[in-house]
Amino acid sequence: MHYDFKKVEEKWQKHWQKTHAFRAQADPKRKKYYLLEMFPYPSGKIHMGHVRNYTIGDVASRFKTLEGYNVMHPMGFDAFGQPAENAAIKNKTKPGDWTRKCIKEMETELKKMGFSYDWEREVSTCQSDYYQWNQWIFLKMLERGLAYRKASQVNWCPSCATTLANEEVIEGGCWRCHTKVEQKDLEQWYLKITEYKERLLEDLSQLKDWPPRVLAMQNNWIGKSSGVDIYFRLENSDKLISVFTTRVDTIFGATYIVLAPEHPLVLDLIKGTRQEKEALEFIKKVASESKIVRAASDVKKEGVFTGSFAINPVNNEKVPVWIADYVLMEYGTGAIMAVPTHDGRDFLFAKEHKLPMRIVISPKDGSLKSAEELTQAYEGNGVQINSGEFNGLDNREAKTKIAQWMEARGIGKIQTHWRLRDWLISRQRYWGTPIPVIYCPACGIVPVPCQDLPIELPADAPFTGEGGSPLGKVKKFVEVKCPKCKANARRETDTMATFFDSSWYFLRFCSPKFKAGPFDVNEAKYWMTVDQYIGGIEHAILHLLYSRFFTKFFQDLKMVDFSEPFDKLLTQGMVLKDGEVMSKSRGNIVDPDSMIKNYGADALRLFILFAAPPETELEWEERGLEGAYKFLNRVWRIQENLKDDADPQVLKALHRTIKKVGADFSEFKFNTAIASLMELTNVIYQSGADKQVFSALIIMLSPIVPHFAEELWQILGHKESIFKTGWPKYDPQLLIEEKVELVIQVNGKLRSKIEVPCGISEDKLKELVFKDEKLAPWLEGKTPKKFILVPQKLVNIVI
RNA sequence: GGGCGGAUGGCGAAAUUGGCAGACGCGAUAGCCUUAGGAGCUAUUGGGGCAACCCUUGGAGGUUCAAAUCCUCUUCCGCCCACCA
Repeated sequence: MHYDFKKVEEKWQKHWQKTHAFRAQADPKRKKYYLLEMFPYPSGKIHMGHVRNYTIGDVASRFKTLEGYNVMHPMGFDAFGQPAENAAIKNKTKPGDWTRKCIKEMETELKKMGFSYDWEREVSTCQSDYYQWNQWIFLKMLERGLAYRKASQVNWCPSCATTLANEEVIEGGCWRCHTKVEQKDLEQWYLKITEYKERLLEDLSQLKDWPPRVLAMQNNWIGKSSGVDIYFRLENSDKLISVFTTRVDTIFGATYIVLAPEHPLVLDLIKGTRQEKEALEFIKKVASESKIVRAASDVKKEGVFTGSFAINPVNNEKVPVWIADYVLMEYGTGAIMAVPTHDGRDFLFAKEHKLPMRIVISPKDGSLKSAEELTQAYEGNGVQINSGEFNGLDNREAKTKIAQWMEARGIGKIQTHWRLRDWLISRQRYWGTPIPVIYCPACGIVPVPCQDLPIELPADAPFTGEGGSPLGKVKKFVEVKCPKCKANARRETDTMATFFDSSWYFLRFCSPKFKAGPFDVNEAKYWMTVDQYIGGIEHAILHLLYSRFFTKFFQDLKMVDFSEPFDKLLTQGMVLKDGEVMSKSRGNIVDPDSMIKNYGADALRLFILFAAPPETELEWEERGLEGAYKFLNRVWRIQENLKDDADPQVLKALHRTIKKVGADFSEFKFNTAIASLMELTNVIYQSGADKQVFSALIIMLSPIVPHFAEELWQILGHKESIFKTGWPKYDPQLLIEEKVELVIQVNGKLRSKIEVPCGISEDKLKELVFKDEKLAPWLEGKTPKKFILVPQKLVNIVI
């Protein structure tokens, strides 16, 4: 006899929808719980990664509901982006139509999984009632100088025909299509995220419930690095070259300096020198190379001498000035002092070009004899040598002393450099939020007045796939009057990067229909912050950093009174098949929909939670899914054989399980919670159970297998949804054991076990232990040296 | 090169945070039931040994009465960042 999962699941999905079972309403009298999973891009089909992410969230959400919280659990769609445009070109549809169709399909699939979303709060970022607030936020940022336009070298994906943010360049390729990224000079819109760098870094310490891994990645990305800017004066000139170093302790070993090929001084330096031609050729060559090729670490370090010299300010030594490809203009000052003896890159370069070296840090063991014998740079710590008045100091101590000494003499400045760059947000694409700006020949860049929002995306743009953004070809979109002087003007045709859309959607969910602003401040006050956020590790840098940035911006606008949006973060592991990530290109996709058809959504949910802890990778195993299905049938059969009473052993087991499962659920340890529930089921299967024990079992199962639990709950005679009952309470009295089994070790090895009353005194226990026959052969003729007792657990006799 | 994680049976994994290693499940083996089994039930299942026992958490040391867990060294794997000065 099998339970009819198809009928049961459909029945309860309809019931939940009809009764608005998951509608969330702010209620100041109740404690809220905001549970959020990262909303998906609507590709049309859900994949196992979605199933896993959203199942974890759903169990947490339903568990919190059972615990009595006022839970908000919303869902929406991150609906702008390139795939819609590609589909439009390919299938001769409109991106909007394609996206809306995909959203419909995806909603259906999510509903089939039985997720407890408040669908009345659904948002789609491609709808103007959402994206007009992107425009509003942009204008606020523009007003505060946080959005600006700048011409610079940008990452350009030739395949997508658009610019990319640094964060969107993965291993030198476009994050979407993996095409090799090129460099291009363009005028683009940026957000000044660097204005928030200190806060973004400092506030990481508030995030105690984030995975350390994510914190480390964010920390790395912001990349604060402290050191000293040192001023080298050019020989026969007043011009200064500023170099940045984190190893000022090695300054006396600086035997040459190196400029990035793009450094503004370079052209002056080489002008009229013998090396001019060679240098110009080199600069040209580097410029044509992408950053990516340049960054490949095994590439030989190339460079040319400028013909000029500079003066090392600490010892007035004359050092040659070089240009090399391994120095980057974007970082620090675009110039370095080279210390070949104590920096690996400088070492390689110096060897290649036969440049001088001098050891200035001597390791404690004195193993460094002479620079000539070095086969690699020594980057460790040691004692200062050849360093003037600093000789003999530990280099770490010298670092501070030299820095202060240089500052005092005006030859250097203690300085901090950051890795974080401003965020390039404009895209030469159609399917995104139009940037609300107008270019007027007379007034220049004119922001669209707030009352003119939204700037709607025209639905009838021509999709040919050629010649850049189709927006530029829509006359009635482009040709506008200047809001200031009413002259003929041109509308911005770039759209926003989609990461803009997702940087504040968690706030919109608090009041998704709000018309007077991006969100209702009062609703946000009640619901925010997000108590638990769940999503993939792939968003550890981009999305999470941007969301943190936006939140701080809203804090500055006094629209929220907190600085971090997400209290707890859980990054779920990937779903693998045969040890590899499931992907279309590998052809190893398992379609959730067919699994639902064969085993039901409940079995799928159960399996995916049981197979591994949420954070780790999960190996897909259809046999395991079958096992989950068998387990549900086993529980179903118990219901057909309920007794009038349960014996004390079963009751004890039940209360132990209630305690364990409650604790496990709170910590997202679903795999062990399920193991405990299976153990309890085994006990019940052996000894039988009454209605009460069985009820408790299915309440505990309900967050995991909600349809199954609702159905059994109804069969037991209840009229209300199982989620209206509370989480069962355990009776501490029942957890107290009278007797306990003690492990007896001799010299740390297990030799016997005895059962003793719980409150037994140590003397009594000793007596019992030494009477134990099993121990006799081990203790014979030996005198116990020590008797170690771990109460309720074990005894270890040392002989 | 830097950072962060990992490594436990044939497989996915547990281990109250230093106290019985392998819970729970998958798979396997044997038996029962069945017209049948991709159903159900019972038993066994880390390795060696007839047994008493011995061995076993990637490897080598160490601390401890006691180590999967702590320390040192080492090998391999994964992820992130990366000519970042």
